[in-house]
Amino acid sequence: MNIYDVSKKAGVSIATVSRVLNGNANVSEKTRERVLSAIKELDYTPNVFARGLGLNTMKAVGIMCTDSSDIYLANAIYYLERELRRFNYNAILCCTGNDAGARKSCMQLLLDKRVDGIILAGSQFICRDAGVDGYDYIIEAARELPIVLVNGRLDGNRDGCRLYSVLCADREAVCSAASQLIEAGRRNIVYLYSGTSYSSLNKLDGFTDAMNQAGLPVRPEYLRQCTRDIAGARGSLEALYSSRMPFDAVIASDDMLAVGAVKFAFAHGIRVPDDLEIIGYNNSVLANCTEPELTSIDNRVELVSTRAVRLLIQVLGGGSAPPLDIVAAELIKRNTTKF
Amino acid sequence: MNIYDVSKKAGVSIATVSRVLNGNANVSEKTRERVLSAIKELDYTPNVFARGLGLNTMKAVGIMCTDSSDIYLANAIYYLERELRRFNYNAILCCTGNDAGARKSCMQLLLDKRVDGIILAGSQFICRDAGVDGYDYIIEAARELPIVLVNGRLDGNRDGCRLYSVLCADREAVCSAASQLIEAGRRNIVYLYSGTSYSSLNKLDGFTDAMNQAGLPVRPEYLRQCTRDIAGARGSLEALYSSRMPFDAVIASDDMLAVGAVKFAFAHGIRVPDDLEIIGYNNSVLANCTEPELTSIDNRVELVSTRAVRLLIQVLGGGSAPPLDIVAAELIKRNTTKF
DNA sequence: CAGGGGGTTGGAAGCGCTTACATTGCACGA
DNA sequence: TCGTGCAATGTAAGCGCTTCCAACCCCCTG
Repeated sequence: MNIYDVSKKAGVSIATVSRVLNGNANVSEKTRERVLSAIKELDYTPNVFARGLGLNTMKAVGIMCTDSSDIYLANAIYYLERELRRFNYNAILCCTGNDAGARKSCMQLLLDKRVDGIILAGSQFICRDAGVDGYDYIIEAARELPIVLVNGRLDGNRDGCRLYSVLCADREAVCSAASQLIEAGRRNIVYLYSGTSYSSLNKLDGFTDAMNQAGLPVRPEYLRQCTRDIAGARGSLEALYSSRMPFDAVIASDDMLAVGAVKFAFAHGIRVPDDLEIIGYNNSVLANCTEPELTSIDNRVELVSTRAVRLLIQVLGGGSAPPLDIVAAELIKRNTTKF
Repeated sequence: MNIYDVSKKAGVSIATVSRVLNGNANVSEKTRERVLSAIKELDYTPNVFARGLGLNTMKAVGIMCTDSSDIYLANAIYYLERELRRFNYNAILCCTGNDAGARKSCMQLLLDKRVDGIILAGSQFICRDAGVDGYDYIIEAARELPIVLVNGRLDGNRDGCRLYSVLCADREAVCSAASQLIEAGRRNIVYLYSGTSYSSLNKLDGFTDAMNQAGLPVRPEYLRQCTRDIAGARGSLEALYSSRMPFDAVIASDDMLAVGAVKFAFAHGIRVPDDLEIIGYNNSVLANCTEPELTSIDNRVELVSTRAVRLLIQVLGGGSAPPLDIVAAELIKRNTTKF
């Protein structure tokens, strides 16, 4: 079943069938209809490989992420794929983990597959520990096809690259949240984070901004890095607690860590939010699991993902797009805060 | 940069280069080395489209699921993709939602893309409400390429189909868990579930088995179906509670629902596990979020996913495989049960 | 030394599509 | 009536690979 069968059935040449297939205008309405009905009748679909050979596009984009089972990334992937399919693109998923080598080989795999574009989902790709040439593989790839960073950003002069970012205003969101805590009288606020990714450090900056604006000192003991799980977060707070440093609020870079904070408080009979206010990040399902439920900053994963895809589609269509698109976050108030 | 460049560099014909590329044995060791070094030197990778045209394979498999942001499915996808890539296959993700039409069109999209096989992840594809011809699109597709159902199963005579199932012994797991509750003296056990998927009903059967084995009646009021979220689960229990039907244990078909049960208990000052024992399912991250932490049945998502991929790879390699592969679940005891 | 056979290699025909270029046919104005 | 021009269509040359088949070389046997 190929284009020749269709051309025979419709009584035209394969060139005409191809024109109809590709929406070429130089086909009379009568012929177009004849071809279309032949296609329908034969239930014909063009061979992607042959088509790819000619057009050098497979109508697929790669989605790279560190770990698709992470709640935030799983959501991002869902929205990315949904939006891509709306535009008739398929999503090829690659989970790289945190290994730099794996990232490069995943990227190469996608390039070899001749995907039309690549979306790097999650800020983990842009990370303080990346090293001098840690992003070369991204830059390099961006010379060949458009790349969109979701919640990540690469600065500097990138001539000849098609490199775009769609991200959430994490810094401003954390600054605003911290400011509200300060205004409510909290003075010993802990910032709890798990990685050195772009957004994690960005949030840290936002926290610092708020403290500076209020004229409060940023004490390093209150900037607590831990492993990205409940136990890690809890353990970090336990350590702080044992050292008798008083704290009356926690801002976490992820709901998962905030859950750890709630558990810490529960274990010590610390009342939340009266004695300890807690703010999570991502506004994920975890925020509804704890008692009391988490106040959390919503980083608009659906909106960001959707915009990322739209931007990519626009670029793939030959259009231009702004290299940077920033979406505002939103504080969702629940019961771990009093304001 | 194509096969001609390589052949020129290596001083051989393109046929020989192709033989080396495809591991054909009829190449002398010396020639093979010369070609391989030319390939390395030129950093050549074959064009997937041209290759696909010839071989009719793209080294990619489709993963269909209803919703990749679901915690269980997100995990399954992670493990599936990881294992696929180990075998040099890419994963093309398609989230269909619960719409039957979308499922069919997703399936068609994957077939059109000429994927080598398809994995249907999650039991939602096999569902009581599917209707008479609800699975025809699966059967049909399985005539063209191998399909593996993860946690789903299609019975009946399927000549000419390559249709396989890898699943978890959900029924036995729930039966065993319920039996333990009964043995511990619980008599009014609620089974809380959210859908009519294959595994959900399977679990329900397991619950019934346990009650029957113990000679206890299965009262329909205690089989509670709700929406797949915390509020739905909680609401369902609230309704039961208001109707003054006593219950002293809850088995949920998903941790999410179990969280709702914990919240219900908290709201009414019911002590968990003393007055109410709760068992979740999937042993997801949610099990660690509540206070007390959830006892949960682990359905071995990593093992099941890995086996599903191995099975598919085996079939794709021309081998045969058992149509059904069942993995035992494991009860993970935490603090919402006393035994 | 001729003939045969097996291990290597090259030539060339596809695979199914796109598209530049050639061709056709028709309407229109001169 | 005959160009002229444009819209519609066909022809054929790729795209980069796989693979059948033929050709070759070398060594062994008779």
